[in-house]
Amino acid sequence: MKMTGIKDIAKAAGVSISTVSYALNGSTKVTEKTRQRIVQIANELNYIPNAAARTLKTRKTHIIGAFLGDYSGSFYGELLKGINLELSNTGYELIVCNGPESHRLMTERIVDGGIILGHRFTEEQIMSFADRGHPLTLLDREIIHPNISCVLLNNAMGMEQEMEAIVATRPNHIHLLNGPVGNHDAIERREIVMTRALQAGITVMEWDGNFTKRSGIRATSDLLEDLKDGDAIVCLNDDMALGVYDVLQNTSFRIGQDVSLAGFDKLEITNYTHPKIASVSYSKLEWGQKAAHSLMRLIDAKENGIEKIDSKFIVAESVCQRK
Amino acid sequence: MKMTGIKDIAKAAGVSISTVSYALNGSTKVTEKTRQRIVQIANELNYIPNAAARTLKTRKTHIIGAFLGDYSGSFYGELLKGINLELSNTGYELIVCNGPESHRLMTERIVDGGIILGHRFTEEQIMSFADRGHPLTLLDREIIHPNISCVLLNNAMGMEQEMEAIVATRPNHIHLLNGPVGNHDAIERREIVMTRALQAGITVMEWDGNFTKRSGIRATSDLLEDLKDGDAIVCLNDDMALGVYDVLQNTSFRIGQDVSLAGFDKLEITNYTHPKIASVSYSKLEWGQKAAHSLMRLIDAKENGIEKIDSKFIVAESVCQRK
DNA sequence: CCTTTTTATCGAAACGTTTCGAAAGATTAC
DNA sequence: GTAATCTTTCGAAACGTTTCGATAAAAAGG
Repeated sequence: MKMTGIKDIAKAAGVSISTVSYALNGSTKVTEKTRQRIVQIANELNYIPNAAARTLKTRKTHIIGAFLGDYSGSFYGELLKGINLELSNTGYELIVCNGPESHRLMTERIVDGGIILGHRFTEEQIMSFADRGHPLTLLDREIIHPNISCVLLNNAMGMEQEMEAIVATRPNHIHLLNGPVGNHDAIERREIVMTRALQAGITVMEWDGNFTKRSGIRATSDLLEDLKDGDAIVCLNDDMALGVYDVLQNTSFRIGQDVSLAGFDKLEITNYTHPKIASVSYSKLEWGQKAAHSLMRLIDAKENGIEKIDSKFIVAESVCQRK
Repeated sequence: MKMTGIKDIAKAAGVSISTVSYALNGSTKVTEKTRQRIVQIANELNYIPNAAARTLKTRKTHIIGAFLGDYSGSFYGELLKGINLELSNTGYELIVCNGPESHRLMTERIVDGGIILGHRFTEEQIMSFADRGHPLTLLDREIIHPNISCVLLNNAMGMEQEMEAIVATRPNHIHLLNGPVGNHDAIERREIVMTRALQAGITVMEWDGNFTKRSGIRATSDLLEDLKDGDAIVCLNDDMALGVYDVLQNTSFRIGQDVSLAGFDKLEITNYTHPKIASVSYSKLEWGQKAAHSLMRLIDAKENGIEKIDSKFIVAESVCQRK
């Protein structure tokens, strides 16, 4: 399967390969007439540039990678849509890298830059990527580095509102389902829960979790012994809240009547539960767009920065009526 | 940012670059002692191979691409997990290509092969990929070509069971929400609905749909005028069934009591609706694994084939009790 | 100890582009 | 009409690997 290359075009057009290259890349060095002729011939010969050869010379692939935790839920769909939206007409193409060896795509420079969300890479790995000159946009942690930009969630914004709503119901206790240790978002969200509960004089019982539904289920079966009517369960994300929901379905506790439940992320599925689960929403589309834009700026202009995405509490029946 | 290359290693080790190449690739041509020495030096110098250069010579990237329709729902998570599972330790890495220019990743040979699901590529495009020598595994259509394998869903299996359950309730009419025209799965599923309804002497009213929730909503607002107690609504996938569900929530029709509702795909979210939506389930994990395995066989051994994945009806309360 | 075979290493070409500096050709200036 | 300038085209080197065929060194055979 012999592919037609720049050389074949040169031969067919009776010019040198350098002229072909200039013509195909729209350089002004070549006269318009010959340019058109060459482009024409290239089309006729079904020419497709060899990405590897080009990359070898230019050191650019015009591909950027999204390195996400996993694919759970509808979460990523919007985010990726936002990235693609922002990327259209930039000449850059997005690929999603979630394989076990995805760091290879980074180190071997198959991507020109990366958008990273989730704790799949350690801080050391990220630093070493950046040190090697890879432009990175981080979505859930803050690292200061000339090759790193951050587009973070304003967790405080929505979480303050959520806690206000919870506190207003005067729960006896708050059960807090934590996120993965070290997770930036989890830390920020937890901070709000703790201070607001303290202010209101409500005791908080904390339970381990790691943002998965499974961990929500596990935590719930543990906390069930301590659960009383009039308590509130605050989950630092919705996946865990769904775990709580599932377990409580098989108990006598009625969510929104006996106990309050609130999450974070406002996954679509929380609108299908009975009652709907109160949660904190934010625009994943905007997040993706800002992330892509920020990475482009890093790649093209070497300008880094830190941005924040607004979040907002969405009230729903899973939180009891205020007394 | 000067990267260390094979050349630097050669200099440091006092050998030729060819020896370094052989050593690093574990060739037997080089003696074990020098091999170890070279590997050691490579590590010390933080050597990372240049993928572009290697690809240019070998014409292999060891990357395969998943070209999926979009990212809607939890649908793809399992599928991709299955692919990655099968791919582990093969030296191949998966990337997900959903950008608007993703065909470029194929034509420019950034991927060694592709797994294709959804109607983003036309049959002509797929044929032209295959003709150009790209190994492909198709997940929702059947094309005979030496470079194409198919891993299809056995739609008939689950759909027969679903129709059996629907027919048993003796509905007055069946409202059928169709899939995108030309879609292989939609055609197969519809075929079963029509023949089984005919056998049972039940009239079928067909409504346009394209597998999206939005189209389910649209179809429902249309069919609402014709909907009567005792009817059944059969959707060729779950996304559309969710649209039906949403609309019917705001009407007096009670799903599972006044009208039956059934879907296809058994998305996780159908377990959170009230009532739960009856649907046809199949193992997305297995699908992904078989797809990857089939593509590997195509790449390594140039053996193509056609496989099928079993499907199974999952009964739920959205289907009325049989009279 | 010399010849033959095997093994270990090397040099150079090739993969398909981009791009620099030189050469040739066309245009302008005087 | 010649010199100077500007435009268009070309040749060759480079990017970082792999791999073929040749060479040198070591081992085996007599």
